[in-house]
Amino acid sequence: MIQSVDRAVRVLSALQGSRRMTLSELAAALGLPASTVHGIVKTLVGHGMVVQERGSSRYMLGPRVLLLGNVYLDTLELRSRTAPWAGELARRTGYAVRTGVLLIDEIVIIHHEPRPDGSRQMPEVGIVIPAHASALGKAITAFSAQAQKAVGEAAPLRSMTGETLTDLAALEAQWEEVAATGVAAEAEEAVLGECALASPIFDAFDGVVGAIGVVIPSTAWPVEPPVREALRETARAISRELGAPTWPGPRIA
Amino acid sequence: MIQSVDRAVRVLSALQGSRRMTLSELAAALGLPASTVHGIVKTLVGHGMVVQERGSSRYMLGPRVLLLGNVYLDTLELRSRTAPWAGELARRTGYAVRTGVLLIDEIVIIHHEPRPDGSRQMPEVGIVIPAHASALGKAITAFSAQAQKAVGEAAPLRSMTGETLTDLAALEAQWEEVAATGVAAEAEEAVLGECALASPIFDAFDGVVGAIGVVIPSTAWPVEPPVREALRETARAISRELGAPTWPGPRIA
DNA sequence: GTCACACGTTCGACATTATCGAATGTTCGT
DNA sequence: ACGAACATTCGATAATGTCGAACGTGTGAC
Repeated sequence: MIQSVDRAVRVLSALQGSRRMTLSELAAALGLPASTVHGIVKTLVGHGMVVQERGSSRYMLGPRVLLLGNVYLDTLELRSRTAPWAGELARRTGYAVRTGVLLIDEIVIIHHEPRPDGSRQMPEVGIVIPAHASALGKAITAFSAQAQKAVGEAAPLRSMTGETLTDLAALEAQWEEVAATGVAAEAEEAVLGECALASPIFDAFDGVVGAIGVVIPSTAWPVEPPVREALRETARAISRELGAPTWPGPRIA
Repeated sequence: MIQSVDRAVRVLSALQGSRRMTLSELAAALGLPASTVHGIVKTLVGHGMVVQERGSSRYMLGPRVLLLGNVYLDTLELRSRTAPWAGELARRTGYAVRTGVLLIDEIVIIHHEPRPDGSRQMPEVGIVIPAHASALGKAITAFSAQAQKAVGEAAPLRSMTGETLTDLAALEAQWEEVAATGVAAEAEEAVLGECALASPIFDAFDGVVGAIGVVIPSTAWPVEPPVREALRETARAISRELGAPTWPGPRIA
């Protein structure tokens, strides 16, 4: 692992957390001398990955990261294959549908199909949720030892609401259940008033690549079996389209 | 400028162009030994900035760049301030409205307000257009010497359609005109069938920070004066909200 | 209005660190 | 089963990034 590149990514991560930072704040956050950080930041600025805010001499992320993010979405076969199915699922169930992938120990939303009731909803593509506090996260983690390790190492599990599972053993028990049924659940563990159901998606190379799920208001929870069935069917159909021989697929390293 | 960080960004840029690349392709693209590139790529992979495609051993951008892009949009005051005005402008004119910022010598779209006719339209946030072939680009470049330099250095100007201006002198003449009127135009110079009008946005620190514009079908071109007036008014109003003392603002370094 | 502080920035010597070529392992196609 | 192309690992070299100190600049206090 190359030191300076690693540090550069750390700079971006710091800016991702605390939107706008001075050079000294960045240096303190990384535990490095200001001059060292300056060299890195200056390089990133040169490429538009970071910009210094006009006037205030604070640094923030630059337009180039937006561009990269957009290209990522375009490149992702999972997303293009999933989109039509997500629309169909939203129509059939009446709930919003999300598709996500794993990033270390968090879930990144790569597609969001709004509730079909026509109300104005925030676009949620690009947001992250801890893997241990979301149905999408549980669905993926249950089938990936690597993800389980990452979640375990991130302990103690951060509590988001009073309902968040913070006990690793309890979480591991849920993984077992998810691995058996192919459906993961979450009730107000990430956001109050919001529950969710999710199922893993597999590809031709025999492993989870993501998960798809529905977002359900607490008032409609627990949900009727047909929704659960529709979700399973959708995840299975997408996996088949991606070339997965079985569903659910095997648990991988 | 730190060499290895610079190279890391170049790797990301290469992947941005040719979506999926093998290590050798990357090495060839950067003109470096494979082992050198490997170290960089491995570091990026460790942070989820890059992922190796399952099976094929090709590399592509990772979920982390999406996350960063999303945070960038959230951080941007220009975007949040502009959004309501963009909606208003779209309603008044009946055309789609775009807001963009400059990235070296290209325009990155940071907000897209669809045509109010209710038709399904592609979300265009995150796409890029060469600054010399777009109204947004001309609007910004006319007021920034740095941008003009970048465009000049990128010459020869890439032709997108038969109408694209590829002569730098002709472009410079347009900049003069835009600087005087505060409105830039473009007729099928980027995409056939599409014309555009755009005006620069200034902030409290006396310089362009972005531009807002309307997208107009060729069939409605040239457009009636009221649209032009509405656009100027909108750009002026946003600039005032951002603290700009005058509109148009001064041309900056 | 002046002072003083804090911050970003530049510079140069040092040694840590990235780099590169060769060797190894792995995967693919024949 | 073989060969070739590719990704990956390893280790010696010196080029490179790193760090502390000095400089410049802008900001807030008195």
